[in-house]
Amino acid sequence: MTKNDTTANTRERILDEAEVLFARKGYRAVSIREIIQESHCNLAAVNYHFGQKKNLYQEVFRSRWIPRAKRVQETFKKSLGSGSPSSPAAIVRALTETIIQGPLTEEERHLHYQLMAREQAEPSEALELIIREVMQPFFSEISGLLCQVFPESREDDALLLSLLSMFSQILYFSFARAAVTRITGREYDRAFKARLSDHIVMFSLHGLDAVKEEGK
Amino acid sequence: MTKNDTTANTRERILDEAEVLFARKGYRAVSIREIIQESHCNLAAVNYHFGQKKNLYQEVFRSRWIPRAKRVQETFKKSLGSGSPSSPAAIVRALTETIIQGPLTEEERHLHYQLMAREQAEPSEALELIIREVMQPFFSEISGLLCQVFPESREDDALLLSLLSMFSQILYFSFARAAVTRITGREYDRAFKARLSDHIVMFSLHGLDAVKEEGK
DNA sequence: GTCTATAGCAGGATAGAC
DNA sequence: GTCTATCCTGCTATAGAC
Repeated sequence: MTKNDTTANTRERILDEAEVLFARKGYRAVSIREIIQESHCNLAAVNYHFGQKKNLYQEVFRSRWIPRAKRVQETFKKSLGSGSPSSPAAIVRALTETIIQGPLTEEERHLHYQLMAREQAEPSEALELIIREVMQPFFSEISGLLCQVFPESREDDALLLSLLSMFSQILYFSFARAAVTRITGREYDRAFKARLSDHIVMFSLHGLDAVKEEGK
Repeated sequence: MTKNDTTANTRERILDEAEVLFARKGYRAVSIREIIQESHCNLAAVNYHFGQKKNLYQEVFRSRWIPRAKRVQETFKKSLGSGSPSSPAAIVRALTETIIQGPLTEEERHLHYQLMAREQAEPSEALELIIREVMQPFFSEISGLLCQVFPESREDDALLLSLLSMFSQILYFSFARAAVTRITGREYDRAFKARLSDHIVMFSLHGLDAVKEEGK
């Protein structure tokens, strides 16, 4: 990342660096001065392109975060294939692996879910955007896939909560790295990330069985 | 909460209001001026009692957060009883219900986990304290309990990850209320909280089976 | 479209009276 | 221990030259 190419125009450099900083430190903790220092431009350039700080933040979601999320979703769809209804195991594995390994680089993924976790913990106008454009379409798509296999599921309620449970794990293992590392004693190297992915898949797959049984 | 008693001394009022505000908006977003307004005292009083803002924040954890967490843990131990080894179901249910309903009021709990989620997403010196004083003792205690029932569990690795998975759900459903509400269409009323509690117990209990099977 | 310069304000922290 | 008054830094945002 940090493509400080003098070739890329100022506006794009600002967006790139702003996203990194907002993810790392949160909206309030990042000053415009910090952003311009990283993107090697002038203070006034930010206001010229984005008017005010808040708009820059929202533009990060519009032009960087959302397209990236859609790329992940596309990868998920492709990895399932368009054939016959997939098994829950296949769906859960594809979902987890797409998100945890998927098309994103390690830095992109970390940045992506840090931003998302921040928005959910302390919503701004961006959360509405995220939910409308990304979460709701994705969740209802996966619900649809699982309903083909779990027609028993009492209400969509149970399925939705299970999806949120899966999602919470993925989010947590991404944004709470410091705590996870201290607790488990393991660094986020390749081996541990693979271990995590397997764990989330197994845990969630069994968790989903609860939905099946509940649909009595 | 917000015990603005003029009886309580200034120091305590400052801590109470600071905790609420830090939980709601995060460290950087809260100004000392905001805190003194809520705790009805003077700007200089904060510096008199805590020296600087950072110390106030840490003191919130030392004198408010940690004791509360320990109260929750005590409740958990008592609810299990000191008899023979409990079943995983009993442990998981006791854990979830203690945390989600437990000895805390609704406001306390929300505040508690908001603060915790913030610390994990963006660690300060307080995270070390939290982990050392609260998370590690608690996790190893529960691991101990579960090991009596799951002696098969390959390595403690799997058990620890499962505990983190449970924990991530509890944390998520607490700090991401806005998103959960928008996605599920349900408010956090009594009924939904009971539903959530049941869901987390069921999902996690089945998830734990993964550990059993893995210990092949 | 990018720069320099600066207005204008909010925040953390301190001095010193009571 | 709590107050008023004040300092000073660092921030957002704008004006205006190039």
